[in-house]
Amino acid sequence: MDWSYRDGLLEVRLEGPFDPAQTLLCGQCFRWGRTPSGFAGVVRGRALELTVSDGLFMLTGAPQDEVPFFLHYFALDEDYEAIQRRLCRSKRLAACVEQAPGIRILHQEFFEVLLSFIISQNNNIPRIRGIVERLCEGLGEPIGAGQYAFPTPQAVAACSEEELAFLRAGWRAGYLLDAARRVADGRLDPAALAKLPTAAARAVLMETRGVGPKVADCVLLYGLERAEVCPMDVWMKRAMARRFPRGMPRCAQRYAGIAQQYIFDAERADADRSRADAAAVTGL
DNA sequence: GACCAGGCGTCTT
DNA sequence: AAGACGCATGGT
Repeated sequence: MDWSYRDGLLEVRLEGPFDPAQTLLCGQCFRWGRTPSGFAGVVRGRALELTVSDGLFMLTGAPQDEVPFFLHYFALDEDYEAIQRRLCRSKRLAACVEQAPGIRILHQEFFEVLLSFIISQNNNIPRIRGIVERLCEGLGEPIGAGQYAFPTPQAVAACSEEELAFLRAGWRAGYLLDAARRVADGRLDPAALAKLPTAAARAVLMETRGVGPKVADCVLLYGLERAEVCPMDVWMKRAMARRFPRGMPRCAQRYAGIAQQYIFDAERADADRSRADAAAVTGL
């Protein structure tokens, strides 16, 4: 991989697909947003700005000694053409890839993924983002320019449930507290989970209140690098079963489940389009 | 003002 | 094992 670092700017000559809007606004992460010139987000306590132009990936805010971490975060150290070829062996995933060919699965930090996807349950993306933002502002370390790191497990675990009321997360507050306390005291340890087979890791994750199969799969995929757990596959089946309990109509063949839901969310975030516009995208 | 949102826990059958 | 329901909050 071809990259250079100079004056705080990391430049990478992109190989293979990478679309920052599809990747950062699709709902796999909740702390990235658009700026006039590109995208801004906070990752691992670093305020980052990203622009992609003409196949050149340009990132500011990453210290030089953390370049390998951030290359991996953005999955730029992976052969995505090969990954997509593998995904396309499944017909449904091929449809996902076709609908959102520029998505890369980010390699995010475990605790942030865990709490973010607990927050996500029975919730919508704008509000998820709001709750995550309040969580960071309220309990994360300030990193300058009015921005905050994602809080540590200890910072969350030290709160009472009442003290988390400012999140306005509703009944999820207790779940967040249980999760944070488990991570803080070592009952839930990403290093230990990494050594377990995926099914065993999932079972451990689901011991915490508010972590069911969906949240666990998202944590495995987004926070523990278990690419064989692919919500783009598993959850699509359920979404389709819900939407089409009596079998899929022909028009739904274009409906590529989660990947198109990614598109749906990206479209909404981009252009504030109406539900009807999104329906046109998904064919529903 | 309804309806619903990338679930989950709990209580029924 | 599978279905029904409530859950707190706010976006649309």
